[in-house]
Amino acid sequence: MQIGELAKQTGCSIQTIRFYERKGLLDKPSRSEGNYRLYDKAAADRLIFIKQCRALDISMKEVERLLEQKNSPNQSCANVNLLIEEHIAQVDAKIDELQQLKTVLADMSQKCSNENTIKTCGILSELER
Amino acid sequence: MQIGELAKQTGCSIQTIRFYERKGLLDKPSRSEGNYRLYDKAAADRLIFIKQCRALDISMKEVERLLEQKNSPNQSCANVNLLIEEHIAQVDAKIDELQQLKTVLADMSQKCSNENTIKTCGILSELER
DNA sequence: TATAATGTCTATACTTAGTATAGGGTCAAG
DNA sequence: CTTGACCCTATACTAAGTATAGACATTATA
Repeated sequence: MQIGELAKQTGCSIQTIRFYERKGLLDKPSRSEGNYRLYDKAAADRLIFIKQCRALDISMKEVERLLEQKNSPNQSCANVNLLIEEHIAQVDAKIDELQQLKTVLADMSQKCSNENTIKTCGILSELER
Repeated sequence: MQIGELAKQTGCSIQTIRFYERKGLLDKPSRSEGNYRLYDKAAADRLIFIKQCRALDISMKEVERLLEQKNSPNQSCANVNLLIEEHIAQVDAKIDELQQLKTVLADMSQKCSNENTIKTCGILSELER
């Protein structure tokens, strides 16, 4: 199939597919006489795998590591589990960070009613500390 | 004061200061005979304001809008309040998104014990859907 | 006075994960 | 033979900095 069809099947944009190829996440596909990329089902499966990972916010570098692992089907998958655990920890940390941020922002928001001017704005004066 | 001193006083790196100048957040400072940037207290205050905003993850574009507002001290600060409200909403949305992500990741993590192989890994098979 | 050590300058490249264009080639239908 | 749909490469852009190279300025020391 051509790249447009692959894009349709996977929900990735054509540019993204070419981008993943440049970055080495997708193998260079065979080409037609007219130099069009030609993909098979294996390529589609691989791309879907990548897309799932990205939807979970797993970085391209980590996706690459996962894809490498898949080449050794009889090895232990402990590293895969570890990668996911670490990723969960990262997400947790980010949530904590944002919740703290939210607290500060909410407190600040309290410091000013709409009736003030720029000069007397409670929010701006907080930001000048 | 020179850029190094300003960096020390504000906790911003020298590169970041020059970067903000290029981006128009900081005014172009006067220069010494030897072409060194020379800053006054107003510049330091402005930079601290920027730093506070950035610490709250307010984008540079939004910081620019806030800085512009500060030029009209007698205007209403309703727009400032609005900007902060919208920012809080963004942070909220991001937290929600990450929490959903975490749920999916945690569920997935359950699907595999360390004793499996790549071939039989419950996590990888989830990612292939 | 010479030189070494800092401090600073500009310009450029790099990061992430794509997205968006320009300017061209390929292929099928009418 | 031209139109339209599809595809190609190469390049630039996004955000918010960080990190260099290579040069110039200033200050301290020998």
